[in-house]
Amino acid sequence: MRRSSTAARSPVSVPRRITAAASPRWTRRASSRCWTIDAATPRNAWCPADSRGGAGGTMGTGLDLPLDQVLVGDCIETLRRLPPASVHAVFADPPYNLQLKGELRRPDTSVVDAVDDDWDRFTDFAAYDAFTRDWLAECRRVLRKDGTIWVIGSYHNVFRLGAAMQDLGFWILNDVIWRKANPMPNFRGRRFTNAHETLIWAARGPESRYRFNYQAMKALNEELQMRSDWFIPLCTGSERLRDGAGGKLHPTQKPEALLHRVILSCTTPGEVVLDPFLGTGTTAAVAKRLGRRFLGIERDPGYAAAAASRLAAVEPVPEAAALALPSKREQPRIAFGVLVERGLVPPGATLTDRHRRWKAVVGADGTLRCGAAAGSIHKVGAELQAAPSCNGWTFWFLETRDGRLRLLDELRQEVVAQGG
Amino acid sequence: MRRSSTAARSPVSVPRRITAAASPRWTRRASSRCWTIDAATPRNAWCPADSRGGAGGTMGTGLDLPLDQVLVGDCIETLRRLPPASVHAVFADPPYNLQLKGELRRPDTSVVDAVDDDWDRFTDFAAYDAFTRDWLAECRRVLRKDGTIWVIGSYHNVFRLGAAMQDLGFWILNDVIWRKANPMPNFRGRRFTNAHETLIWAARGPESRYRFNYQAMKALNEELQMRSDWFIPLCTGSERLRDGAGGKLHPTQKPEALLHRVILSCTTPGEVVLDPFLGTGTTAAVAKRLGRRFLGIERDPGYAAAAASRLAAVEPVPEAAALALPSKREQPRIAFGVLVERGLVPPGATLTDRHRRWKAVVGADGTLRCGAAAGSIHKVGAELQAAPSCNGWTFWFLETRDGRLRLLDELRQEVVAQGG
DNA sequence: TGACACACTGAATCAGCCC
DNA sequence: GGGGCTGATTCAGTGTGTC
Repeated sequence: MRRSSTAARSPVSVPRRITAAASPRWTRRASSRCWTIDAATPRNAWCPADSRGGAGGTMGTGLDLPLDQVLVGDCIETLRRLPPASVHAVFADPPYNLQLKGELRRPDTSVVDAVDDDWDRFTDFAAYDAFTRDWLAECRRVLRKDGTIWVIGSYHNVFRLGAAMQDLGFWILNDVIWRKANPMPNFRGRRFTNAHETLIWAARGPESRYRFNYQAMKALNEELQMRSDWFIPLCTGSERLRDGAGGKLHPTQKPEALLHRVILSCTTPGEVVLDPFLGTGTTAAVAKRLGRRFLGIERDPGYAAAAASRLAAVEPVPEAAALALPSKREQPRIAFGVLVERGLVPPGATLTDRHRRWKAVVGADGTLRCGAAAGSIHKVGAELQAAPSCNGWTFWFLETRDGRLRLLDELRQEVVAQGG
Repeated sequence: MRRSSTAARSPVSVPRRITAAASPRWTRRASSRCWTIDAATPRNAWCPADSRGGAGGTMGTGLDLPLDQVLVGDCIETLRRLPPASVHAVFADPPYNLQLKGELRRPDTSVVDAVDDDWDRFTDFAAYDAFTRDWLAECRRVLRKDGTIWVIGSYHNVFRLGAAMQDLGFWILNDVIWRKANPMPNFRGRRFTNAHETLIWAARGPESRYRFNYQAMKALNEELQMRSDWFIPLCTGSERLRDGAGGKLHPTQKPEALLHRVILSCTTPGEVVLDPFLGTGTTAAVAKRLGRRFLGIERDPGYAAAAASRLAAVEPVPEAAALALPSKREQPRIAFGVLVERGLVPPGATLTDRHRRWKAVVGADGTLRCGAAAGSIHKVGAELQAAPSCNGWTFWFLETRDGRLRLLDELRQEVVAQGG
C-alpha cells in the first residue's frame, strides 16, 4: 500500500475505516435533531457540543453559537439554528450538480473514478437553484454585517451560485480562479483541459466594511499585489485522506493551501469561520492551525468523524502571521504558437535557417510546413536535417522586411519579458 | 513598447476621429431599420449590404444572410432578421453591467477612464437578465445545430450570462479564463487584482456535434493539451484603436490574440463567425485574417465605422496558413486489410501487444485470430483485454525479422504518406 | 542507496460514422 | 433514429518495485 509517510508529516491519523467500534458516541443535543462532535477533544473521546470544556463552547456571547465543532446534520436545517450575524467568514464548497452519463475511460482503458455520489444529484436546475438559495440565504443571515463569504464551484454550477448570491444581496468582491497545477486531462480530446475552479468572494452587501488583509496577500506574492488567479496543486499524496482500502476518503477534498490563502485573506486570529459543507474538514483544520475559531456542518457521519479526528491532531501555529508560504515563481514556458497568436510571427510568414537552406511556412496554429514535413518548429527542423532532434527556437529565423534574420529565440525573449 | 512591428503586420490605421466628412454614407436597406456597411469595400467607399459585389453577399444560400459586413443597428432587432441555423460560431462581448459608484481614482488622484457609457447602464438585474435572455435566444436561433458560442464577461455579469445560457438550453463545454498579462492594479488595495475575465464556451445543446480543433490547440501549446486558462496580454499599444485625442476609441477592445485562439479552436476556413456586439471589430478582423467569413452587429455608428475601416485593411493569410493541421479524425481512413493487401503485414504474420502478452495471427482478409477471439484488430484487442473497446492501431505490434516491434499505426502512416 | 521503469490517479457534464 | 463497428484519446505527480 502507498502512503507510508503520511503520519509523519501531517499527523491526521484518520481511522482506516469508520467502524462501529471506532465511531464516536454520537450525542443528541436537547431539542435538536443535530448531532455534534467536539473536534478539539482527543480522538475517540467525544463529547457533545453543549459541554463547555476544552476549546468548544459558545464564545461567551450569550448566543448559542457552538464553536470549534463539527455539527452533523442537514446543512440548511442546522444553519437555521445558528444565531444571526455571528460568524466572520463563510467558506462553502457545495455539491456541483455534475451530470455525468456513462463511465469515462482513460486512453489506457482504465476507468476514471468520478463523482457520482447521491449528494450531488439534483433532478433539474430548478431543484438545484432552490437548494442553493436556501443555504445561501441562511449563510447570509448567520454572517456578520462586515463578514465575507467564499463559494467554490465549476462551470457546472458556479454561474447559478453567483447569480443566486447577487439576487440575495451579496456584493461580489472578486471571482478568484484556482488554477490547478495538475488537473486531469481531457481524455477524449473534445474540450479544453478543465484546469481550474472558480471561487466567488463576496461581502454581505454593498455597504459591508469587510476585511481584506492586503499586506498579507502581497507578502504571499513576493511583494506584488495578489491577483485573482491562484496556482495551487490538487490535494494529493499524504495530504489526501484515505479510506480503509487506500482509496480517497472523500471525492473532492480541497488542498489546504487553497484554504490557507482564503482564510488568511479575510480573517484575523480569533475570528469564526463557518463551513456549511465541511466534508473531511479542510476548512476547519486550516482555520484551527491559523488560530481562527471554526464551525463545520456535515451531513455524512462518516465524513464528520474523519474531520473530527483530523482536527484533533491539528496544532495551531504560534503566530498565524508568520505563516506566509513562499510562492513559487512560475517559469513562463512559451509556446511558439503564442508568438503567432500575438502577431510577432504572423501566420503565413516564412521561416528560414541560418544558411537559408530551407524555407518553411507558419500556420495559424503554430505549426510549420516545408514540403512534406509538417509539425512543430522542432519536429520540422529535425526532419529537414535528418537529425533525431532539433531546437526550433535556435534553428529557425524570421526574415524581416528589411532582409535581416531574427532568431525565434530572440522573439521569444520579448514575450518572456512581458511576463509570458 | 512591445510589437513595434504591428503596423507592418496589421495595418489598421483607423481614422483619428470619426468626423462627419470621414463618415461613410450610411445607406438604408429597403424595408429595414438596419444600416449596413460592407466591410470589404475600400475605406471611405461604402456600399449597402444588398449590393452583391465584393466579398459581401449572402453566400449563395438563398437565405438572406449578409456576409463580411457590419450591420449597424440594435443587436436584438438585427438578429431577428437573420435566418435561423445559419452561422457556425458566435462570439459575444456584451455590456458588463458594471456598477461603479462615482469616479474611480488612482492613488495619484488621476481619474480612471472606467466603463460608464450609456450602453452599460441597466436599472437592475431584472432588466439586465431580460436583455441577456433576449439576445442569447436570438443567437441560439441563428446558430447552426452543431455550432458553438463564446461569451465573455467579468464577475459583474458572467454569472448571469452563464445561468441564462444554461436556462436557454445551451450546453456549456468549458469556461475559459483569460489571464491578463498586465491587468490594472487594485488602486485602493481593498480586493485582489482583478486579473482575468471569463469566457463561456457552449454548444447549442447537449446533442450538438460541435467542432473542436484539438490538434490545432495542442500545437499552439507545445504539444500539450490546451488548458482552460489562457495567458494573453491586454490590447494596448499600436493594436489599440485611438480616438482623435489619442485616448481609447472603445473602452473594452479585446486583444486580437484572444480572438485568434477562439476562432481557431472551433471553426474552419470559410465558416461564418457572428459577433452581435462587434464594437471596433476585433472579431471580424481576426476572422477575416484567418480566412473565415464574418458578420458583425454594432449599434454605435462611430464604432461600426471604425470597425469597417479597420476591416478594409485586413489581409487574409494564405489559405495554407489558415488551415490547422488536420486531426487524425479528419485524415483518410485506411482499413487494416489494405496493409495486408499491400504486403506490409503479410497474411499469416503474428501480431503481439506491447508486453508480448498475446499473440494473434493475421488472416488474408485482414481479420485477427487469437484463441477463440476472432475479428477486427479492434475487436480482438478489446476482447483479450476484457475492455469495452480498443484501438487496434495503437495496440498491436508487428514483430520484424530482427525482433523489433513496429506499431501498426506506424505502418499505417506509411500508407497515408503514399497517398492512401 | 540510487536510478529507472512502471502503475496508478485526479469535481469529467469526454465519439462519430455508416447502414 | 437505433444498432453496430471503427478507432481517437492523457498530464503532472506520487508511490512501488527492480536492478
